[in-house]
Amino acid sequence: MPRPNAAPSPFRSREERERDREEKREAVLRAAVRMFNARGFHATSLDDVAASLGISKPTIYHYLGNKEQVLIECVTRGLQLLSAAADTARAQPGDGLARLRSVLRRYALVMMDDFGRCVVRTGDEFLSAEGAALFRARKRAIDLSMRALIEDGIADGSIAPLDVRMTAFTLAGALNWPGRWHDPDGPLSAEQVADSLVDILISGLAPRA
Amino acid sequence: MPRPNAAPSPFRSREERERDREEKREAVLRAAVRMFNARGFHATSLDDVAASLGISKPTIYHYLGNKEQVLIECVTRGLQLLSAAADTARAQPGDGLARLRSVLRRYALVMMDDFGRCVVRTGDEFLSAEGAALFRARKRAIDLSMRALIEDGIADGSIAPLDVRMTAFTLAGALNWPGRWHDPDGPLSAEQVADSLVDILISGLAPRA
DNA sequence: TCTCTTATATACTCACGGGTATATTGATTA
DNA sequence: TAATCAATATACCCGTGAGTATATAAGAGA
Repeated sequence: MPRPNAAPSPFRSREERERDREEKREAVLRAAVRMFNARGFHATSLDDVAASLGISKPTIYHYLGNKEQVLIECVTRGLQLLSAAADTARAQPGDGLARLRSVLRRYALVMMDDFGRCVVRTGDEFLSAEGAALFRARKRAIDLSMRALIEDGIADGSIAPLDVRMTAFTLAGALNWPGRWHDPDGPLSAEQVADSLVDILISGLAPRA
Repeated sequence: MPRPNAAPSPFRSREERERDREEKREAVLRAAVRMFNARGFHATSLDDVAASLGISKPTIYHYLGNKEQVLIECVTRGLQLLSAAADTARAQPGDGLARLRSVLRRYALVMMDDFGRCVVRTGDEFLSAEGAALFRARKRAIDLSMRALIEDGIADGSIAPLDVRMTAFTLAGALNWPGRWHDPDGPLSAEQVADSLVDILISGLAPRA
């Protein structure tokens, strides 16, 4: 029986229990991704992750299938954030360059988030064949989305007529890199880094006349 | 007794034996770095490396101390190549931008070589505390060298007055990235990639008037 | 020729960590 | 109230792979 305006109570309804479960699952992923990022996937045991949450390993297996699935969920979340960054800016106003700028900024910000970081730090080597294939496919989709944006810009003249594929690689490299070195507790805020990175990529090193 | 003009003989002199030994050590490193790059450090056992050379694991231990030392030697070789790239171009003619361009090009090429690749693919997580410290110190030296070059260019007006630190990070990211994706057997030659990358970084995405 | 060193192999030890079998407790439902 | 299910723990199994003890064969030097 649903309890529309129920007072807070120690007795949980079905939906509440499902929400609890989801919350715990989420907590496991957050703890895991943090440790994966800090120590590396192979150097992190599920016992470690469990201990950091004050629980035991079988509890993790109660919420997630196995260690690889934990990683895949983390990476997938990161990739979803990246896709979202690429797609939302697609329908925005402005010329191609303006739209690309906005996408790059968001992309860079995601890369300095726990789940985003995880994407760069996870090589295909860590995944099983199927996992790696999925991973590659999703990354490819993001790459294509980026290329389309660059092509738009070239078409409307707001971006120089560059090699699209190489441009996408260049951008990806520069924007992924903060995932490796940026320290959220350091002096540079993620926003500063993102803005600075994007400006440099768009203007280039050579002085403009 | 030295044999100055010795004919080829199955009996090896002391120096020849030392050279042999060095050659074998080198072969182990080459085989190891290839497998590390292909499958990842943790996923590669020394038994695998040994098997790929038709030898057995204790033979590797005869030439190198332990698995981490194998990795450190590989990374060190990569870092030496990168340092060399940065330093040789230092004394070249031309303005700051021209010298930087030449350094970036070499740097990118190293990153598409076995040992260079290994540098990007090896996170600090793989190394012991001491190993990681050494690793970071050497990377820092390269970064500083890069920054100095950028400062030279800004001083002589050949490079726009950018934030030096962020510029160095941007360049590093874009130039390291090929170490992750470039396939030496693919359609794009390392030279093409390097040239293209450097051009894009120097001119930027926005059209020049 | 006898010994010492170098290069190599076989066969082992041992810790770590992924994954599981099973017990327990408390709440849910019939 | 009995039966069931969800959530969690303890205690285990077992494969993998780093690293080693030990044997052997061949060449170098005395």
